[in-house]
Amino acid sequence: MPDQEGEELVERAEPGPEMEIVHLLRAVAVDLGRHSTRFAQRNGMHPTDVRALIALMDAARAGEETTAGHLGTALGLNSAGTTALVDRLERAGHVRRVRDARDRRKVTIEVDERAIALGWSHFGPLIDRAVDLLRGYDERELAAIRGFLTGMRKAAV
Amino acid sequence: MPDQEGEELVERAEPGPEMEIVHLLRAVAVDLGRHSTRFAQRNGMHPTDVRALIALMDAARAGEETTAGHLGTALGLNSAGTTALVDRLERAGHVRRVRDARDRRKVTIEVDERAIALGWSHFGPLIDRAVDLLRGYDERELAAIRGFLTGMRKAAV
DNA sequence: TCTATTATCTCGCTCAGCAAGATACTTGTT
DNA sequence: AACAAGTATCTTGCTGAGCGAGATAATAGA
Repeated sequence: MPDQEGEELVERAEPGPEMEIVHLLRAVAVDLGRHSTRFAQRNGMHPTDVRALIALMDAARAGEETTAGHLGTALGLNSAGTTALVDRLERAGHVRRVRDARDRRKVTIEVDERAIALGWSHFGPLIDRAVDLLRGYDERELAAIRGFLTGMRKAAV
Repeated sequence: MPDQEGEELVERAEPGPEMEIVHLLRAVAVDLGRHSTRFAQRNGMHPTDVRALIALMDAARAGEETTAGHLGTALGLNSAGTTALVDRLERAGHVRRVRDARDRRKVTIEVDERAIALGWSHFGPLIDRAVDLLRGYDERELAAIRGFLTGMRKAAV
C-alpha cells in the first residue's frame, strides 16, 4: 500500500468540493438503478421489463400511443428481442397487444391498470420522499438543483 | 387543504414544480446509464463489466483491495457468475488476478493501468463538465444540491 | 491431526437478446 | 386493378451472461 498522499493516479481532476457531488450523483444513479432492479426481481421481472413499463407509462403520460417498434427502439432492442419482451410482459398480464385499426401492421402496447398500481406501490414512496425533500428548498435552491441536473443530462448525451 | 387524503391525490394527479425535478433526476439516472452502456459497447464490454471496473476503481480509491468474492457481492452475482466476469475482464486485459499471499484461497483483482486510462478518456469529459457546472454555484446552492442527492440516496435504499 | 469453514472454480442449464428471414399489411406506380 | 416496393411485427436458430449445485483448495479451530 502506498504511503504517499494516496490519490495521484485516479483523481486526475483536482478533488475539490465539486468532486464529492460528482460522486454523489453517480451513487444516486446507481442506487436508483438498484431500486428498479429490486422491484423487477420482487415481481419476477427483468430490468428490461421495468424499463419497458416506464417507457410505456412515460409515453402514455405524454399522450402518445406506443407501438412495438417504438418500444424496441426506445430500449435499444431489435425486433426479435422486442417481440420476446412484449410476449413476456403480456404473459405476465402487465400489457395488452392491440392491433392498430388504421394501420393493421402496427401493434400498440397498452399498460394494464394493475401494472400501473404495482409500479406506484413501489416507486410512489420514493417520489413522495423526493417531493418532501424539494419542498424544503426555496426558489433559488430549486433552480440550482434543476440547473445542475439539466446540465448533466446535456453532458451525458 | 382541509383534507389530507385529497391532498395526496392531487399531488399525484397534478404534478407541481417538484415533480418536474423528480422526473429530471430519473432522466439523469437513465442518461448516465446510457452513457456507461455506450462506453461498454464501444469497447466490446457488457454493462456488468463496466460496473465491475467502476466498483474496483472505487475500492482502489478508498485504499481497499477487492477480492473476487467482494466484487461478486457488490454486483449481486453468485460465485459462478463472478468467475465468468473476472474471466472476461482478464481475457480483455482490463484486470489481473493476483493470489493473496497471506490467504492463498483469496484472489484479489487489480485493474490494469490502461483500463483506467480508457475509463478516464470516456468519463473524464463528463466529470469535467460536472465540475464546471458546479463551480457556477455558491455555497448555499451547492448545499441544496448535495442535500437533495444525499436525501435521495437514503430514500432509494 | 481431523473437521468445519471459507474462497474460488467447474459443470450443466435457462433464458434474454441477436441475425436473418418469413409473414402480413399498406402505399405508390402503372 | 394489379403488382412491386416499403414497413411493422413475428419466427427460427443461435450465442452468451448468469444461476444452482457441487468440486477443489486453503485456512482456522479443536
